[in-house]
Amino acid sequence: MSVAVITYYRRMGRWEPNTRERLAKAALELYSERGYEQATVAEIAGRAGLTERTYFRHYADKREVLFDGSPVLQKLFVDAVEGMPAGAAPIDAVAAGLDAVSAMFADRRAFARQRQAVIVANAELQERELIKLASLAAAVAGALRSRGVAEPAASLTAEAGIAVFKVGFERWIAAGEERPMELLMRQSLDELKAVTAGA
Amino acid sequence: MSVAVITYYRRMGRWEPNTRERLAKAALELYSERGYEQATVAEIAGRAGLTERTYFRHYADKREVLFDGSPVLQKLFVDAVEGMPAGAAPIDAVAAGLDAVSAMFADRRAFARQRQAVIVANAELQERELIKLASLAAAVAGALRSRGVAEPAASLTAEAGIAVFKVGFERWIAAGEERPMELLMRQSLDELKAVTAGA
DNA sequence: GCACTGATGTCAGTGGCTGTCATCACGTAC
DNA sequence: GTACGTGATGACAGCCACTGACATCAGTGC
Repeated sequence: MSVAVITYYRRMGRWEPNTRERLAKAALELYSERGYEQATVAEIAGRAGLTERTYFRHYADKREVLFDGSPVLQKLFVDAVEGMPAGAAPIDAVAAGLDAVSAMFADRRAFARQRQAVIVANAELQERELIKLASLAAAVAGALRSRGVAEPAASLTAEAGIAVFKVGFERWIAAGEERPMELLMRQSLDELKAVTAGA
Repeated sequence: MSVAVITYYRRMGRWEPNTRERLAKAALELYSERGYEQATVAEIAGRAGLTERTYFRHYADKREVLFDGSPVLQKLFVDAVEGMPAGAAPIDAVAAGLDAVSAMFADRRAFARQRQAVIVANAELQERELIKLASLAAAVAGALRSRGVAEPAASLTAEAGIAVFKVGFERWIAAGEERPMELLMRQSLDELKAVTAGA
């Protein structure tokens, strides 16, 4: 079974193509089937037709294979923030970022649910997810500063945006939920505005 | 040197007392002197007059030794939230939590700076810090729900409070900063309210 | 042909972390 | 005061994540 997978690919060069993607697929499968801790890197590599050493040439550690999409997500968010007209309020620039990432996730809810189920089941993976979100917050804060927003307003607006993303994402992948991410993000942002509207 | 340390303690029972504290002190020293990655658990244990195996009986892993105060911080925050009068707004209950933890940190700025310098220098330690803050946010959200706050308002208010804490804490330990944490937390919270006050 | 490139394999080694059993000062019962 | 139970620790073997160093070899450019 583990070797059969590679027969689905047609050899085009010296090695099977799409090495990273094969590793990512094998890892998500194994983590889903047996749990993150019970899977070894050697097994993941074997299922992808590779060796453990080659796995570590493509991913920094056992967790990173689940976070390949993180840079793409970050670029989407930051570009949207930077693309807003100069006069727009910081919170509206962040809202544009949330819209942009919502569009990307639109047709990937099933994948997101499977991946999130793996992450929620393991503390190490949650840690990695949190530092990716922190990196995203830092990048968004940087984008806001480049728009002329001062500190600490830039960091606070960015952190608030990530908080909305976390809560909105959680609602989006909840069992039975079918409404689009964009709607849930907007609702969450409005809710945040409501609870922080102090007397 | 590593053995001399234990001579500072007077033997009161079969073993040297304050085992956990000795380990925490040795770890912070070694992490500060040589960096987190360059220190081994065996060295930490040796400096505390113990063996590696005993270290792992007191702390779950190499990182956890820096986060012993986390449960105390969480309890302080949650108790303050739950102690607010029933009619108080959620955001004001969170503000009370921020005040409570600020009081705890008041006379520990030097220690906090040393510890934070170690954490900022290493990604693994940042991950651990982030999951402690996520745990804190979850606990605060639970406290708010027990006050009758519905979801997603409870989670959003809690996340907003943690965002304020992160930004306020960073400002509090900045080089040259001498103003009290309580003031910086209040300023940060006011700033968050300002940036989220959408049209 | 031939040297060069670059992705992969192989192997040895470090260190975080765990399970298991032995040790032994202390308290308690009798 | 002797015997027994308790609990923190030490000693040891072992797994696995991760790394450095070197070998391999199909493709590429000349």
